[in-house]
This record gives sequence, structure tokens and C-alpha cells, in this order.
Amino acid sequence: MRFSLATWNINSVRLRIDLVARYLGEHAPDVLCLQETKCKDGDFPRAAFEALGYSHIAVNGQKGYHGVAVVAKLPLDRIDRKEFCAKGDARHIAVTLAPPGAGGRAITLHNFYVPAGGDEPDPVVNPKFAHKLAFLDEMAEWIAAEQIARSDAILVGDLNIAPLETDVWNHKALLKVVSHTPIEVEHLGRVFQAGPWIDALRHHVPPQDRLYTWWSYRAPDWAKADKGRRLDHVWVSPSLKPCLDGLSVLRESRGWDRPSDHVPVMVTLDL
DNA sequence: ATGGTGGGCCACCCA
Repeated sequence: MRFSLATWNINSVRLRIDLVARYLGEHAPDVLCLQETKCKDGDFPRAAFEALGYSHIAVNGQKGYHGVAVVAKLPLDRIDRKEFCAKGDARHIAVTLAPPGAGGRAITLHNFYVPAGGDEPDPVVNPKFAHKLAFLDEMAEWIAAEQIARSDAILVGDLNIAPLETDVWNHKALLKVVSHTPIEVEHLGRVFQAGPWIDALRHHVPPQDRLYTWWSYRAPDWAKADKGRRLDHVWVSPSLKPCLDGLSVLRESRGWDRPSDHVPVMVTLDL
């Protein structure tokens, strides 16, 4: 039984609802996780998703900033929202899924939007960077304490860190650029080891090959310059590693009209 | 080395 799951930082779900509809119409993942929805729960465009067949919806939003959501063709149970760093930010939502044909197997899905961290990669002078590192520390502690990856689990989202040299267009040039600094990579590594998790994208694309999911709005010609970074991730518990089946990173959507700066990433599992 | 472009929303915050 094949099950598909996508993650996409949409940078305002209301502004880009037509792009979401196009993606769901063309690729039809069973579940779509969104980040940076940028709206209160009551303003989430539920009707548009319901009309597309995604009638099971779980949201954790706030006005203007951040916000995560899960929309699905199948029921979502045990909806949970965890607050990190006691800031009241909407950066996490968890749901439990029981894909039909998976023999009653229940998968817990965690959808994260990790703080971007500002411009200066120094936690002493930049509180946003300090917040990013603290957020990652709290994630690692919680994943370990709750033994989240010991059962069937998937962690997705915009983690705002490109850990490998081939996850950025120029490793050396980005060593001091927030998203690719050694300290962030180390903190993300602790979150990864806290599972431990399996990196589903790198399961399909070997580490020597470049892989990006984000291209800045500030590049005049994003496709030609191709100065991308792999900021979006899908991690699965070791129990699901044998089920990893396919991957699609929809690079072309970065060229759609009024695009998000992130593209959708879809993983398929054979359960 | 710098500044470049997008969101939300109405003065700037954030990415």
C-alpha cells in the first residue's frame, strides 16, 4: 500500500492557495504539511482544501507570522501542538495517521517550522540566532525524552538548516551564513541523533549529489544562478526505513507565478 | 562588501 506525504513552506497559505490547489491537483499527496501559513486558525482557507478532497485539517496558526498545518485525505487523530522556548510561537503540530492497508499501523507525524535565526550567526549578539539554537536543543531533548522515533514516526518541515556540503550551492561561501554554519549543523545533528532518524531525502539522493529545496527571492534569476539550499526535510523513524519508496522535489514550482521561495518535497512510503 | 525581494499589515516586523 503506497502512502505519500509532502511538506511545503508556502509563505502565506491565503495568498498562495491557488498554487497549493495546483500542486494537490497535479501530485495528490495523501497528506500535505505546510509551514509559514501566516494566519489565525479561523482564517485558514479550510473550504478550498475540503473542495480538493483534503477534508481532514489540523492547524496551529497565529496572526501574521509562522503557523503550521496538516491537511489530509485520511483522518487525523490525536492532534497536538507543542510550544517551544515558551514564546507562544506556532511552530509545531503533531497528528497521528492510520493509512488504510497498513495493517492498522499508526504513524505519528510531526510538522516543524524552526526559527530562521536572523542574519548574524552569533548567539551572544543576535537573540534570533540564540533562539534558533535553543529551539533545536529543546527539540532534541523532547524527542529523546518522549522516545518519539522508537515507534512509527515521521518528522517534516522547514528546519532552516542545510547540513551537508552538497545541501548548499557553495559550502565555503556559506560557512558564516545562517542556515549552514557549523554550530547550527551540530545542533541539528543532535536533533537527528536524538531519534535516531533516517534522512529520507538523502536515502534517495546520495550525499555527493547537490539537492536544494529553497532559492532566495533576492536572486535576480534564481534558476540560472541556482544558489539554492536544502532547508526542508523529511525524517523517518528506523522502523519506516524499509518502507521508503520514492522522492519528488518539485523544483519547477519555484518558477510558477508569485511562488513561494520553498518548493514542495514529497516522499512515498510502501507500507 | 553590499544589497538585493518577498510576506503580513499600516509602522515596521519577519523571512
